[in-house]
Amino acid sequence: MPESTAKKPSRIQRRNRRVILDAALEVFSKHGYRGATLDQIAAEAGLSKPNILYYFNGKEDIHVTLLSQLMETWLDPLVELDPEGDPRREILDYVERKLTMSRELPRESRLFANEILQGAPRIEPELKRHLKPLFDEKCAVIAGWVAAGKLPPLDPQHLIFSIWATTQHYADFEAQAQILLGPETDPRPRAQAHLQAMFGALLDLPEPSANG
Amino acid sequence: MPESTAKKPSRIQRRNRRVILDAALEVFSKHGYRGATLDQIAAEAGLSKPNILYYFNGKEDIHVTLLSQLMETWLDPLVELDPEGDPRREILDYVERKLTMSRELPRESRLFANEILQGAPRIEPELKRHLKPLFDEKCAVIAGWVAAGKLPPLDPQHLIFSIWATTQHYADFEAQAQILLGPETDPRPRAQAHLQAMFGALLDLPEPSANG
DNA sequence: TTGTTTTTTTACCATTTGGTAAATCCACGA
DNA sequence: TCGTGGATTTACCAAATGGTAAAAAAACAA
Repeated sequence: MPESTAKKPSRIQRRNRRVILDAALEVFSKHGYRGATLDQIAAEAGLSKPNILYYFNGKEDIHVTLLSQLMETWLDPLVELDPEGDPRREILDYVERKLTMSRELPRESRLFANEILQGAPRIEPELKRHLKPLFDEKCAVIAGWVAAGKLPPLDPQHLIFSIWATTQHYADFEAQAQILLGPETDPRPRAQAHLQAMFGALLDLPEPSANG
Repeated sequence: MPESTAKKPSRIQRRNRRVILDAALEVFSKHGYRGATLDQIAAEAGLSKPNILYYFNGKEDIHVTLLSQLMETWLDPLVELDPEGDPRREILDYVERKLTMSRELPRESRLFANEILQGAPRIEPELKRHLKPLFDEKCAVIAGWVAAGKLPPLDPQHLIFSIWATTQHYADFEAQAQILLGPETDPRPRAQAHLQAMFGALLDLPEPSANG
């Protein structure tokens, strides 16, 4: 058993674990945790079910491993938000990074959305350990910008929620957008313009008025 | 069988169908379609499983019935958007109605979110039949307001997406918000202030400048 | 009350699903 | 080339799950 005793994983082990996790991402993001079956994952991975259970301790192990490994990637755009940068530029760039991520990693977005929707039963510890501190840190940065008068008064926590909601929406609710806009084209270019305008308007400092 | 032949439903039938649908809403919204079981729904409803299948043709029948019946309620806030009203007021009121709905009907929000996340396999016809025409109609209304100079240039479709995303976020991602903000208090009062500020800024007509 | 229809329960069933045991296969170093 | 341990397959299993048949019970009309 390659999992329990922590030895050096062989080349085959690394390859197969990667193949399995990729297949699992495909299946879990499409059907949710309980809707996904080991047989589907096995078929997607091109391996037999017992062979999959040779590399992971069970369905839940695969799911948790997947979520944990993706957490870093998922949080990366927020990590990059630079306290030293120009506030307006930093936040608008963050919006753009998140939108790009919803285009390039839609499966990951849906995987997280599924998990949160069910009450985050399996990822909650991970969220408390990684997301929460980062969230608090960056909220403090934004609050600092507001206090310094570099941004108009706004609510950092709900600003970030709004950014998450509006950008991930295009991955998580893609089926709806396709019904409403047609399946032909990616709505994100226009979404990008809209979101830049919207958050741009929110972040605009009012022109210093002449009368004080 | 009360379903196939369309006669007058008895009092018992109306009551039990209502009880079952309420139980199903609870279970489906918590676990998703495939994660929910008839046994759970039966237990929640206080009925036996065969008894439930006496009132509905199967699991899918319950799910589809539920989604169809909720569609009207769900679209109601958008229906109320009045082409004759003040544009800015109408849209900001719409935001408020949607946020209120995410507080009062979070199960419904999660039910829809679950369904859309899975690709809307069972509700797609309903969406094309009811949501799409309403969406197009109200987009045209907003586009008209823009054309008439009553609103700054903006993208009606993506404006509506942003409203949906930001308001439903507080129901669909409640688990995450609780981890980040603490489970004590409802974040929606502050969300309301934030969203009014954000959409308000977007909808603001620039002051007619003196030199133009 | 009695006969009839509606509602509910009891006892099942077939399939799916997560998981296991053990045999077999295979890569690879000595 | 041969042995050994890691990798894979075959053949299962027990539990869960959606669903059904038919008997029993309740409701109701006459």
